[in-house]
This record gives sequence, structure tokens and C-alpha cells, in this order.
Amino acid sequence: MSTLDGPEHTPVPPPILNPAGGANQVRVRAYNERLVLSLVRLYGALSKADIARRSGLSAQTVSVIMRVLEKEGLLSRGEPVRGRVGQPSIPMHINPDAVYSFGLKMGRRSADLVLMDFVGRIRMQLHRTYAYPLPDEILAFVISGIRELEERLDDKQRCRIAGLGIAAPFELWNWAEEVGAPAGAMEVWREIDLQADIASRVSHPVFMQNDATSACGAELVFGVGPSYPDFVYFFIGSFIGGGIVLNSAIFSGRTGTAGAIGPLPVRGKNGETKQLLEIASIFVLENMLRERGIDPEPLWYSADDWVDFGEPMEAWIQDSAKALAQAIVAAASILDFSAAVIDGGFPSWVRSRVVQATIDEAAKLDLQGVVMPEIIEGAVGAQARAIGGASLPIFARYLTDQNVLFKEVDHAERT
Amino acid sequence: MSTLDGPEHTPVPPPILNPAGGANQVRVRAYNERLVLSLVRLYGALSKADIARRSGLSAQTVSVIMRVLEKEGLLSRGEPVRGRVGQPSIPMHINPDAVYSFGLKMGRRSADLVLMDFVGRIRMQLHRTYAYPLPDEILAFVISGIRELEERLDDKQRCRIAGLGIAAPFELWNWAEEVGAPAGAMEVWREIDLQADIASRVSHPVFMQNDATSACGAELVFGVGPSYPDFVYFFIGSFIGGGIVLNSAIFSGRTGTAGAIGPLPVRGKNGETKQLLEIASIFVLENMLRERGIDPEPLWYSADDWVDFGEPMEAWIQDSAKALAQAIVAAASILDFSAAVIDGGFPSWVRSRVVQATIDEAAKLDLQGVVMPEIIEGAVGAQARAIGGASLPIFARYLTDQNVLFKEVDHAERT
DNA sequence: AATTAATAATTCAATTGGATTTATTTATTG
DNA sequence: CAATAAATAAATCCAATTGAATTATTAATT
Repeated sequence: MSTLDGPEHTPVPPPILNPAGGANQVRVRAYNERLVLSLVRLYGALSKADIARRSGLSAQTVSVIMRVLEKEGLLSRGEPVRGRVGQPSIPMHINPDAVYSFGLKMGRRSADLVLMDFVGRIRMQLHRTYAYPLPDEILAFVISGIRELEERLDDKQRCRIAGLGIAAPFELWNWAEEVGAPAGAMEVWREIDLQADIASRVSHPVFMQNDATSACGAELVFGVGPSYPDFVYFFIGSFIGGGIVLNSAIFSGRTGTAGAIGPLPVRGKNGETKQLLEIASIFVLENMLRERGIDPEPLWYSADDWVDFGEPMEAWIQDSAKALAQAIVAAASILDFSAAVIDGGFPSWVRSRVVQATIDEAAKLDLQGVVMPEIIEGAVGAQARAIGGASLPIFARYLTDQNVLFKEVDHAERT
Repeated sequence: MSTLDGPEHTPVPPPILNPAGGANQVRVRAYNERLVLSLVRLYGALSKADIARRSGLSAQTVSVIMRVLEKEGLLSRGEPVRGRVGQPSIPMHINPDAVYSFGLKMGRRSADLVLMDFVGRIRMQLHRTYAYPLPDEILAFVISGIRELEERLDDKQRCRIAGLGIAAPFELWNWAEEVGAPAGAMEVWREIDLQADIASRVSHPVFMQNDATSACGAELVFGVGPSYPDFVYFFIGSFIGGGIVLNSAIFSGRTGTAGAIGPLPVRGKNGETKQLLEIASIFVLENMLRERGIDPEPLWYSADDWVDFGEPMEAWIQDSAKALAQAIVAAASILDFSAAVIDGGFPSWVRSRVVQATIDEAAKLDLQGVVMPEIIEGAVGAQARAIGGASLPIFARYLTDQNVLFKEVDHAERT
């Protein structure tokens, strides 16, 4: 057989990838244990037989794994389910007190430190506001905060802390002006490696991730994630940010900025091109309030302290919704997201109004040929960033990213 | 420890996912074999020791696996490499004749049937043009074409055919008008299941995938893929289509339409909003030629039969480049692609001009805050769709999607 | 030129460890 | 009591690892 001269492939540079490593029994066991835990977490409670069916593992294997997990205290048994033929099944569920994790959200106006349990509930929290963040203050807040919260735990509980996850904005030194910080005050952040600094003063493993990505992760794991395999996520904080979920996993991209969506170009109300973050950010609302002589302080103290600020807030919601709708259409033109999820550092009644307004604005746009995602509210809420941060150590150690092992090739075959 | 009342998680619908299944030895071996083959394919030729280092598997394991693959004829040994201390290493490379695969590209103006070898080279091909496609004709072309090409193979070679992969457009029945088909002639396609029909008449496994996605897959595997872990891909055919590559794997999305990019809204030259496919498609050029009394037939006969059509073609390239540049900026605002790859059913000199024009147009846009991808030419060329189709059976059976096993969690940890 | 040391690729044999298979026990319904 | 299903125990299987041995080469020394 001779080579027909089809189109020649032009030469390309050498590969830049180190593909995934090989597999062996040890890793298989580790993976299967995480899989079992993740399945239980996802479904709330499952019997050994259920897990065997869902994982495709043999009953015996699952039995062994789950006995170990139970012995370690990660799983606990529920009430036997009777009423069906055969031996009653014993649903196993995650033991909420098996693992704790600290989450630090540091923002441009406030910081939160939370202690989260194994099922994603906040068990304790501390809050601090400031005009603008400074490394030393943040560091002091974390160190003393962790000490304070740990004092409320007994020895056994302290041993179960998996680590600390930090959720922080990108490039804090930009936007100093918008935040209202004195010129140069934010420049210190250029030189700071917060993760390393904190890690050197704390006895736990420390993880770090962009704040909006963290919020997105919280939504994936504890919010609407289980119902939507892929979505684009918006978190409206002092600045808006976002995240991307694909195949039920966070996609953070090559530079970690996938789904940053702040710089997305949108058309402003006067037809001018603006960046999304110049419209749909709380600092914009803050400025609008200040211009009208209204004290914006309640915006930062706690999401639940918001009051109805009347007309300026109404205008802000409208402007934001218009911009968000455009951003969602742009995103949907590239990828067929099943949902666009909107959440933010505000009370749920504000969130409802933002989402409804965005739905209304999206309907006004030209949607021909675009597969529009469902536009829905986030289910996690104002603390999503801290919760997402706190979930980093837990996921790194106990759970698995969905669908990464032996993923099926998704082209259908027929013979 | 009492539950602090943090923000309550609102209830969500039950999970819709069946996460990945469990792992066992059999799957581990299957995976490791695919991993070894994929590594060899990616790097061209690697010794057993090289594979051991790159895969993290022990030398012994790799030795056993590679001996099996060699015995099966999938790998063959090259010339020993001397000149360095120690026993000379024997580079193993993919045996191009180990596996063959058919690829069918069916389009709105022409169809191609190719026989591809294990390293992605086209070994034989058939081509047919038509005014518009009809199921019976396509079916006849495939059946007789496969018979014809198989007759040129000996028995041993015939046994090595892995299957047939079809690359076809979405919803052929839309756009009948633009194609110039008589009203209703394309409606038959609504009821047709081409994959099933062909599968029932052929003795090979049959796979099917969107045509632009297939082209994107060919680029990933045989083109620039190894150098760019994520890119957005445009294939300019009679209609423009595209694909998305993330983490060195095709992302086709929930509905399989991820990266369809045809309906992406762009601003036309008179400021009006148009869909990308209404500007940057070859059928547009066809119409421009026809309006000027130039015979457009050479567009369809073979990509290499294109001549310089002069002014109308120049105009088409300019318009297309403007639209493509906008599409790339929109895509880059959502995800941080490392590259935007442009290819099409035209000769490489046209591709070069389109790409250069797109680079120029992109530079004119407002790029503040957007991480712009490199805009580059596809390395595969006009037959990308057929090659991508043909690679479906091969990937399904012998190779692995990159990075799907034991993927590392990508949040850095410090202790 | 012959000899020896060092290095690296490869393979052989024994061991390890986790999943599966098969058989058994337990608890329930009808 | 029969049928059914969950859960477990013991035996078996299988692929990866470990550690030692073999082979082929270069580099240094006599």
C-alpha cells in the first residue's frame, strides 16, 4: 500500500505536556475510597449495596472499604431501612463531625474566618471590616482567629482539622483607586505571598484559590452543582468575579483566570463599551449611595444588614442585570452551559431581584441560535467564598473531583 | 459544638449524575496500555525507560506492557541509540500499519471517504461533489467506497480496520435555503439516523461526531494539540463551525454543541448584528462570486483547485477576519485559551491570509483586561474533518483522552 | 590494546495488595 | 418455609512493585 499524497501535516513544536501518570493498586484503593465518600456525600446517604451498584465495584470491595471508613469515623450508619424483601439495608452517611476545616475569605472591604464541618455547614465564624486590607492586619486576624476558634474545640476535635483554605481576589493592588485606598497603600500586596506567610505561622496545611472561583466551587459542591453538570457562575462582591464548571468540575484554566469574567466587554446604558466589573459590582452601588448622601457602611458589615436603599439600589440592579444578561449570552455562544448561576455578598432578597431582572433583560436580547442556559440563583449565599475556601483542604484529602477516573469516551458507537 | 446559624443552604433537586465508576486491576492494565501507546504517539518514539520515567510506572511494568504491545504488532522497535554511557536504548514507535480506520466527511457540497493509518496519515481517499446531499446517495457512496478501498487491501490489512468514523454537520435541514437546495429537499434528513443506517450495512463499528468538532479533534491529535493544552478552533467550511479543547481534551458539552460558534453574535461591517456564520462561511464567498458572474465550482472540487478569485475573495477575507477577531475576543473573555486555531476547506495560502488578516483585525479591538490567545493556523488542513472522523474508532479502542486518570488537584498546597 | 569501573537499559523472580469470585450467613417479606 | 436481598468470609486472581541479575555500552586506567 503506497502513501497517497494527502494534505501534509506541517511540523509542530514538541509536546509541552506531561500526561497523567500510570495507575497501580495503591492509587486504585485511594481512588475507590474517595469515590465511595464522594458518592455518599453526593446522595446524602447510601447503603453498601447502593454504592456497589453505583460504582460498579463488587459488593465485597465496597463492604471492606466502607467498614474502614466507618472505623475511621468518616461514615456513620443510619437506621436500617425495612419494608422490602431481604435483609434491611443500612444507609451510611457522612459524619459531619469527622472533619473540620478553616476557610478564610479576604476581600477589599472585609474578611471572614469560618470553621466548616464535613458536610459544608458553618459551625463558627468571625468577621472583620476595614477600609482596605493590609497584610499585617489580615495575618493577625487569621492567626488570632484560628487560635480563638480552636480554643472552643476539645482536643479530639482539634485533631480533625484538615487545614485552612484561603479565598482571595486576584491582583489586589489593581483597583486601589476604585476601593478608595490611599495611593500606594495597596502596593505592598505585590510582594506578599499570603499563602506562604500564613503557612509558616499555622500548623495546618494551607491552600489558596481565587475568591470567585472558590465561591463557584462551593456552589458546585454544596449548592446547585449536583443538578447542573456545567454552569457559568457569577459572584457579585465588592468586585464581580466568576467561575466555570464543566463536567461537574471547576475549570480554572491555564492561567487560573478562566471565568474571571470581570473584564468581559458589555454595552453600557449609553451605548458605550464598558467592562462588566464597572457596572455589576457592589463598589459601584457604594459610590451611588455616597453620591446621594446615603451611608454605605451597612453594605459591608454583614449581608443581612442590608436595608432597601431605594432608588439608587433599584438603578444599580437594573444596570447590573443588563450587563449580566449580555455576559450570559456571550458565554452561552461559546459553551452550552446548562445554567448561569448568580450569587453575591448580599441578602437573598437582593439576589432574587437581581436574577429576576437578569432573566427579563436576557429575554430582550437577540437569542437566535444560542442555546440559552437557565438563569438561576445560587443556593449557597453570601458566605460562598469562605465555604469554598474551607472546602479546599477537605477535597484535597478526602474527596474526588467528579469523573476524572476512567472517563468514558463520549462518542456513541454502534455496530 | 452548636450549629451557628450561618446562611442556610436552600434545598436543591436530586443529583443527575452518575459519577465515574470504580477502579480495578483489569481497568488499570487497560488504562496503562493506552497510556503507553498514547505517550509513544505523542512523542513519536520512546524507549521503555523513557516511558517508565514519563508515566511514573516501574521499569518492569512498562517492560511487560511494551513487550505485549510489540507482540501484538502495535509497536515496533527502532535502531538502538548509542553514544551515551550504558546499554543503548531501543526507541519504540507506533507501527503505522498496525491499525487502519475509515473516515467519512459528509458536507453540504461534497463528501470524502478516507482510509487513515495508525499515525494519522491518509493512505487512500475518494471524493464526491453534489449540489446538496441526499441520504441515499451518501449511503451508496459510503458502502461502495468502503468496498472499493477494501479491495485494494490484502486480508491481513482488512482485519486491522478499527472502524468508520463519520463527521457530519448539525441539523442539515436548516440552512437549506443558503445552500441553494430546492425547498423541502433537505427535510428528509430530519428523520434519518445516518449512523444507524450505515452501521447496519457495514461490518465495522461506526462512530459519529459533528464535523467541526471532528476537525478540532484532528487538530488536537495530529496538529497543534500537543503544543497547546487549550484552544478554540474554527473550521471554515461551506458553513463555519468550531470546537473547544480544554486540558488537551475535546470538550463537546452537554448537548454536543459546545464550540459550535456559528451563531455567535458579531457586529457586521455596517454596524448591524449578524451571526458569525453569515459572514465567515465559504457559501458567502460562493454567493459573492456568483453575483459577479464568476464560476464558484472550483471551490468544491478540491481545496487545491482554488485559484485567486481576486477582489471578491479579498473582500470576503477581510469581512471574515473582522468577524473572527470579534469571536476570538468573546471567547477569550470567558476562558483563557492559549490559542485560537483557524483552519478550513481551502488551500493553505488562503488560510495564511485569513489568519494574518484576523491578527490585524484583533489588534484594532479593545483588549483591555482580556488575556488574548495566540492566533495561529491549523496544521492539519482541508481534510481535518475526515481525519478527525477516522480517528474516532482508533481513539475509542487504542488511545486515551489525555489526563483523565488520577488527575492532580490543581490547588497548590503549602505546609 | 587490554582491563576495569561506572552507568544505564532491560529482564527475571518473588512479593505485595486490592479486587473479584464463590459460598455462607443474616434478616426480612409473603 | 421459600424467596429475596444485604452483608460478610475465605479463597483466588492479577497487575504492579521490589530487588537482584544480566547485558551493553562509555570512560578511565594500566
